[in-house]
Amino acid sequence: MPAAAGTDLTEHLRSHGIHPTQQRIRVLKVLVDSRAHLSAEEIHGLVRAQTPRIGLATIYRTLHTLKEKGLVEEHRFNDEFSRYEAMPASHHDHLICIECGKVVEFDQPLIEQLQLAAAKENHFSIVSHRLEIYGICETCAKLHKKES
Amino acid sequence: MPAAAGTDLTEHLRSHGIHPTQQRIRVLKVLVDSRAHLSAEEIHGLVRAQTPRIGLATIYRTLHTLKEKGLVEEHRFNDEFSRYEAMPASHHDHLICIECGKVVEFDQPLIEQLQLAAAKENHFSIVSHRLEIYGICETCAKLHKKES
DNA sequence: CTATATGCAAAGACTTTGCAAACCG
DNA sequence: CGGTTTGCAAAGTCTTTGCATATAG
Repeated sequence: MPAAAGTDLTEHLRSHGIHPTQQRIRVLKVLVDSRAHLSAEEIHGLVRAQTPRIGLATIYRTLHTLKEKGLVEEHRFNDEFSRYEAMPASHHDHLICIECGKVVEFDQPLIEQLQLAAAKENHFSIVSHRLEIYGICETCAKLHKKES
Repeated sequence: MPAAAGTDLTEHLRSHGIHPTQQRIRVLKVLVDSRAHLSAEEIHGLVRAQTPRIGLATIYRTLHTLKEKGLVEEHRFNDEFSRYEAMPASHHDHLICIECGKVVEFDQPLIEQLQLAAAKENHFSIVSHRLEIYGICETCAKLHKKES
């Protein structure tokens, strides 16, 4: 078994009260390594490269566990199916290109403060939040220009 | 047929290039009247009160059309199914109670400005955005206190 | 009469569950 | 052993489609 890469993840899982099985380590590793927002199918594909017999159900179950324990975040950009990312150390928001699907993360501490204010005004105590901006990225914008 | 209420909606639909059928008027009316974020099923239930034979598929098809023409907005709060609301005149964001599901709308013009800045930094041109804050509303918070 | 809209049932896409076998301690 | 985890297949949920009928202009 691949020990080197999995060791820290093993601890990571254990410290969150998750029994660190090989499958879970692999799923988490894929997410951490890619640093991307992957769909269950994509994760399945990547993990299957190492463990051809792993089932999609296990991926979903694992993601559910990881999400529950706060190791992974689930997103539903636009109307799409769910995408997952390894939980970032600090919260960040997302810029999503509606043409090519690219996701860029950004951080705007001031926005967070304003959110707090808005919540207070409405007597809500914030648990989490999500800010997604949909737009056209530079690359796609350039393509448009060429076309016209 | 109920004319009074539907007349303005008829125009509304027509002006957006949508053939104003009775079913569409009813769906839109339900959304406009409720001013809420309803699921397809809920809308179906409400419209069926007037037209028992209407199918869920029609609701979905109608919502798809209305959304496409910008009369209705689709949301996917949390991991739930889609919810729809009649397109508000001005954009607003949402506070969602994770306990009781209540949705409160709010508006923070400053946040929008900061979003613009973030997008600019990353060379995105904004098309739309979504800000959702998940938390606990006052009512639910009080219930918690009582329990403990 | 042609085109669009609708109901119904069937299909689809994504996700969850039931269960027996495999694993781990 | 005794509790977890897994694969597989089946079931579930929400949503979309196909098709024949109904409706509208």
